[in-house]
Amino acid sequence: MKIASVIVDVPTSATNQTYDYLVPEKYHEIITPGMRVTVPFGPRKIMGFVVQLKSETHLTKLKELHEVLDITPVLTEELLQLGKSVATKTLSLYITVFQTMLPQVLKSQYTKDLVRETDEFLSPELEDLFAGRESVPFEEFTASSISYYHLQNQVEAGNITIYYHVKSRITKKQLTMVQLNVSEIRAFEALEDLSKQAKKQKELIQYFIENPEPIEQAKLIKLLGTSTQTVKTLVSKGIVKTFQQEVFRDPYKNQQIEQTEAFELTKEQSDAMRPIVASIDNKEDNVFLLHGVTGSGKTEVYLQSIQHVISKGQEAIVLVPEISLTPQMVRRFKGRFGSNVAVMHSGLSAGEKYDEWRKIQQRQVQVVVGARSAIFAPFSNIGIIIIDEEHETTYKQEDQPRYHARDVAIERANSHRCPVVLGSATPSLESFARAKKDVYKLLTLASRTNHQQMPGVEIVDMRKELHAGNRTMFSTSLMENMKACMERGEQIVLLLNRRGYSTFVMCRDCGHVSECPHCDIALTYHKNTHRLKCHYCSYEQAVPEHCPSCESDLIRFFGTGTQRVEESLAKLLPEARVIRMDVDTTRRKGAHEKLLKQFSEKQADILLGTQMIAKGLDFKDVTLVGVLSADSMLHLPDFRASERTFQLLTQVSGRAGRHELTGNVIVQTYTPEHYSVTYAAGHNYLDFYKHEMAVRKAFQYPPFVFLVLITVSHENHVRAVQVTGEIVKQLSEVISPGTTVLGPTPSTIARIKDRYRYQCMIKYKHEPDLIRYLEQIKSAYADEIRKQTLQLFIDMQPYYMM
DNA sequence: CAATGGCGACGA
DNA sequence: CGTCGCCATTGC
Repeated sequence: MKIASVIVDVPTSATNQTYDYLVPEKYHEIITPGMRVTVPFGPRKIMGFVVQLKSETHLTKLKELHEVLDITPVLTEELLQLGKSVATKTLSLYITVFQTMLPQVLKSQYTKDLVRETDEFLSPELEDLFAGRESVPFEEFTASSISYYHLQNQVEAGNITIYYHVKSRITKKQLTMVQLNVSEIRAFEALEDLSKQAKKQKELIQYFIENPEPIEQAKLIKLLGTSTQTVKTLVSKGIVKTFQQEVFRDPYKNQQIEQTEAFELTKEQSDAMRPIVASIDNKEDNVFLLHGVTGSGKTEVYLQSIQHVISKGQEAIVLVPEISLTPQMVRRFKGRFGSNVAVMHSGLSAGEKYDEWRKIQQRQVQVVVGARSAIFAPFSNIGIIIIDEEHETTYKQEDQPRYHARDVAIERANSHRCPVVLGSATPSLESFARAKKDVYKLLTLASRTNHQQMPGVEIVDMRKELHAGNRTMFSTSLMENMKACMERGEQIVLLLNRRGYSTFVMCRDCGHVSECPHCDIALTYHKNTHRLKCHYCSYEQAVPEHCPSCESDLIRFFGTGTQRVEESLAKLLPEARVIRMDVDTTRRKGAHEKLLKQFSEKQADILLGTQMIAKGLDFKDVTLVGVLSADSMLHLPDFRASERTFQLLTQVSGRAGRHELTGNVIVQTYTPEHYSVTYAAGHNYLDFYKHEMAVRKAFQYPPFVFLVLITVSHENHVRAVQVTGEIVKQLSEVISPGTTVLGPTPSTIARIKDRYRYQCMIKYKHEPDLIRYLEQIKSAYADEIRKQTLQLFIDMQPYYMM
């Protein structure tokens, strides 16, 4: 007896377990853990993942699984294990984790049909619905006004049955290929037999006599200047044949990428690389923190370490923050390893993602470069995992499963016995603290490869500007520098740190701010539609002409969006050509690359954007970087605000003068004395680290403690507080003395979509059974959660406290 | 998640 | 009683 344990595609805690099914005889030989199957589940048919095969079960009666969907498993044994562990550690469901490990197209779609089983007259309504057909898509029934009860009667009578289908959305790209269907001699004969007018057909046969190998139909037609009709005619005569061939979409095929050779490493670089290579060779799962200033050549260390891994026949995973943002990064990897690289990021279409994933699955590549989810690449012999810009918060997924790519990387490295390299110019405090404690091995690149000086950073106190009567968002110094820069024909990058700010609407008379009626948050103003929108629910309204509270018509738009900066630039510096990059201008696919390309080709003087322009951009003529409001995120209710400000400022100042020209950075701020601003200006990571660590210690924040954030949301305000209180109480009873449980506290946004939100924060150093306690809490409220009245979000090591 | 079966309500 | 909506339960 062969039995498959299956995790079914029903994302609820009640079904977060394996279900056993008998494997039909015909699948005995091929079925393997990690394959997708369809199984009967209650009255319907759904998809599931085989996690285990066994020969015994405690159950007396088993159903047979219906169908095996894959020929090769989509999840390796290691990934199945990993998925289990990620689900446990993040308090997520197994099925949710398995789904995030795979490209979206492998996710199933469910459809059902009504099938007629009798020729007898059903009922006027149903006859109408079938309209002479044998089967009808279920949606047509739903759309009709026929009652469910009525259908049920017919189903019970056996006149109609419901068929369930499970479809995966796979769309393999197919190409039509043409090939000779007869021997060469027969082809010559055919050439003779054809009438004189059939010139095109003759040419085609002639072509195949000279080139017997199959050719893409579209190419052939173009080559011979003929049409599909000619091919079709010859197919019908049996002389040639066509067939479909699967191709991989290559999102980078239109780009010419120059191949590069390994550079000679500096002494510092080879010193950093030596222990990495040793780890690879000795199969040690060390974690290295590569702390290298911007321009110190971290990437070359990555590339050569990967080269070493490849030469040993092993595979490499490289994570970058969000690579559609850094085409330069992709180019560097493709330039070195060519078609041996798969690229995975959110900018690709679903089909493209699937193709890249298959290149990995089928071992057509040894390297994957990708955003967060690429950490789940289905390699089986990983030799190195690299996480570039390791401090980036995008490595933590913000919805279920709330995993951190760094933790997953370390776990995978452990199974594959290979090193992890975390690279950054501004390591996260967590990582640097671990390096200091020798949990991670610290590698340092302190000097730039081109021996360029770090750019000079000027801090401008915007309060003084205001007192001096400058009411624009550009300080005198920034304005003068921009003008000078443009006169020299050099380029400027302007960064607007928009997080924490938004364009809201306020009445100048009474100070009334328009808020969302369903959420406790100000509405944001959208210029293109001239409407106010809520970023949390889909609510929107027109901009009021009069203040809703005092009837005044002095309504003003606050905040500094990129659009406003652009407008103001147009007034103050009309000769400047500006490229604006923000969510609005980069929504379209490929828009990023296009704008960046325009800027690098010097079609503009100024690149203006949000933090998305801070990363990895490398333009040789940029000599001035301006940060318009350095401290706008310092005031966020988030203990990492200083760290983020420091990281952003350091990164953006690294953008200036990376090549021959020396660079200049101007940072505008209302808090020039703040340590994250001054240390960033002095390119001084170590002192920032010391200062910030002292702050974290004083307030008991990571890396001195671990955090868990529990958010409770309920339609009823009182119940939300009550439940949060109960949770705090329950936890306080079981946790160890060193742990603190805080709450109930209203969430930063105390109401979203008419649901009240309260939170509880746990700070702990050592709490081995915490996951178990949290599971208990979840199950204690399972009933209420199922009814949707209560929602519980548990975030281990949260990055956003909202 | 989605099908179901039990239960109560409603109208003739 | 036939018909319908609601909701808790269940799935191998």
